[in-house]
Amino acid sequence: MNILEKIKNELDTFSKSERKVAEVILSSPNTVIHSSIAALAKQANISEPTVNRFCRRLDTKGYPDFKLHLAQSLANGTPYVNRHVDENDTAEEYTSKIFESTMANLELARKSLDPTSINRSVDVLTQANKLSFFGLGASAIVARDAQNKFFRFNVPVICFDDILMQRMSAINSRQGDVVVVISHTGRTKSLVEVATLAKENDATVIGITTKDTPLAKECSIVLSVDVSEDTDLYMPMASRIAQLALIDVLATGFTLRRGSKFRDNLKKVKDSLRSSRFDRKD
Amino acid sequence: MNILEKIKNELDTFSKSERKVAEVILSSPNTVIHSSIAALAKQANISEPTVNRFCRRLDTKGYPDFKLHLAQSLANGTPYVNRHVDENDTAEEYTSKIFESTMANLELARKSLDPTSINRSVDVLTQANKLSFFGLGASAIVARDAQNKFFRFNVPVICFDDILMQRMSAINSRQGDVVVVISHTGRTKSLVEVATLAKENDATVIGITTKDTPLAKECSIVLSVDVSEDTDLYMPMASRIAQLALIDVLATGFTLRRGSKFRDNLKKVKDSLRSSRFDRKD
DNA sequence: AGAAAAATGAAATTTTATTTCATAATTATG
DNA sequence: CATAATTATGAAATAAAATTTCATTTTTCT
Repeated sequence: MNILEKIKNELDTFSKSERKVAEVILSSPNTVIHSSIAALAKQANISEPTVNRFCRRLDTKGYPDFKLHLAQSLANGTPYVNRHVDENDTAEEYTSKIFESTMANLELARKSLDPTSINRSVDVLTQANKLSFFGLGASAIVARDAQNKFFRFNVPVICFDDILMQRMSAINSRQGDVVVVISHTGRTKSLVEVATLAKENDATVIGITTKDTPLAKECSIVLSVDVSEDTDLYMPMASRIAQLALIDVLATGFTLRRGSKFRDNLKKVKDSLRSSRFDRKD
Repeated sequence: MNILEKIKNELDTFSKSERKVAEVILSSPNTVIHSSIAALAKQANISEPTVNRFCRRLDTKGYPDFKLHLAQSLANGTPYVNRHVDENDTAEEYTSKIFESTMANLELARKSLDPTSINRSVDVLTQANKLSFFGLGASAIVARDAQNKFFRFNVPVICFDDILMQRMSAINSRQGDVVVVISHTGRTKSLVEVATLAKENDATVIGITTKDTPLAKECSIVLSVDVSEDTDLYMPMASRIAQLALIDVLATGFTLRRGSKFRDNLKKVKDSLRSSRFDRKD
């Protein structure tokens, strides 16, 4: 996490002297990265060891390491993650905040993904007789997007965002079928049931969800996508975008596994759309 | 200027020993920022003063200052956009590449958005009698997502991904209606026609598309979302994610415009979903 | 109020970076 | 192609910066 943010967040857990250092740093971080520990200590009217302890408290190895982190925070321009949208933000401000928090959450999501599980998922997907993608609400669109992608691969793929159709489909699944269940919370009852049904009918169940949730427990493979929840303003935002990026990863893994001839095919699918479009002049 | 770039540029003006240092730095900059001058000197098989001179040559005050610059270069992220997925990539590699290029493209998209147009769009959206979102293919899911969001605001909102329904809907639109047409290419014939029909029937047409396209020309307001095309592997990837982030921006703008009471309402909508979910233990 | 715990800073120590200066390598010149 | 001039380099010395130790002060908890 961005160290400037971290300082802001932990401001009230600091001791009196530590807060003095924090204030100096926050008020002019750009000066600090060019100061020695002695200069900073003097500026904050505290001793050098206190500055050093302050740095360690923030999980850095010491003052020079702390400066490195600080420099990186500053380089990123405006610090990312928990920049919350504010009542009085201009269009430019909230646009930036939303994009930045989306990017930060993608970074989080990437870190939370386990390459081994992705690899296994790609294995299973490439070998499937039939693919099903199920989601509800915001995750329904992720399922649809997956359908749109995998359909191009010329494999049997279905997608439902209707509880009953999902159940029927799950009950009719069999060995060799792959069911991908998408739910950020992992707690949507009907989806958990669908996962259970599919599993009982010998389908391989891949869950795109948060780890350690009821849904995760029902899945053969869990692809956990962590995002920082509190950036969502009462509606799914970063979560569905991270899920879509994961769909891209799975689709890419799929095409890589299938080899280069297969990719020529994809080009054909894309080219087939050409007649529906206006030509480019350039 | 980015110091890593600078090192690359000036590589041939360096002396033999300096080049050794440069190579070590370029090959693993992330290790270097955590190394002492002694460690780096040893790694490059040259003496400490040489490292120091190398730093000064690059207009830094000395080794620690150089590390600061280096840290900042690294923080800006290697300009990832063009990191293409390769045939032999491991799951971890292509996952990182896809996430990184998605992030880079979000950054591009953000820069291409015009705050004024966003503001006008939010204006228009908050005052609309009826909202319609139209898209096809990958953009259809963006339209659905928008519907899912705006529906929570308790405004009349429709969404079609069927050409005929879109046309009928456009023909029936009237003054005070807002039609949002989504197409990355901006060249999908039927969508351009829908935009034209809607405009002819006095609806306000907002286009989420690339600027200077046939679709853009038909719109009252263009929200241009630029992404680097060549990251898409024969299927829409970054483009739809950037569009979704834009939907988040519009939805956020909408809620801000409507004030705080309105946001309590959103919470209610979210809470209404609770009974469909398994409880959290924590 | 008074003991225990935590926070703080002065001084000593250690680590790290820089300067100085002698030597080696390279380049230019007759 | 020798040799002077220039430039590059590293060993050792010095300087600077950071960290540790430990005694003192402040805070917190009975």
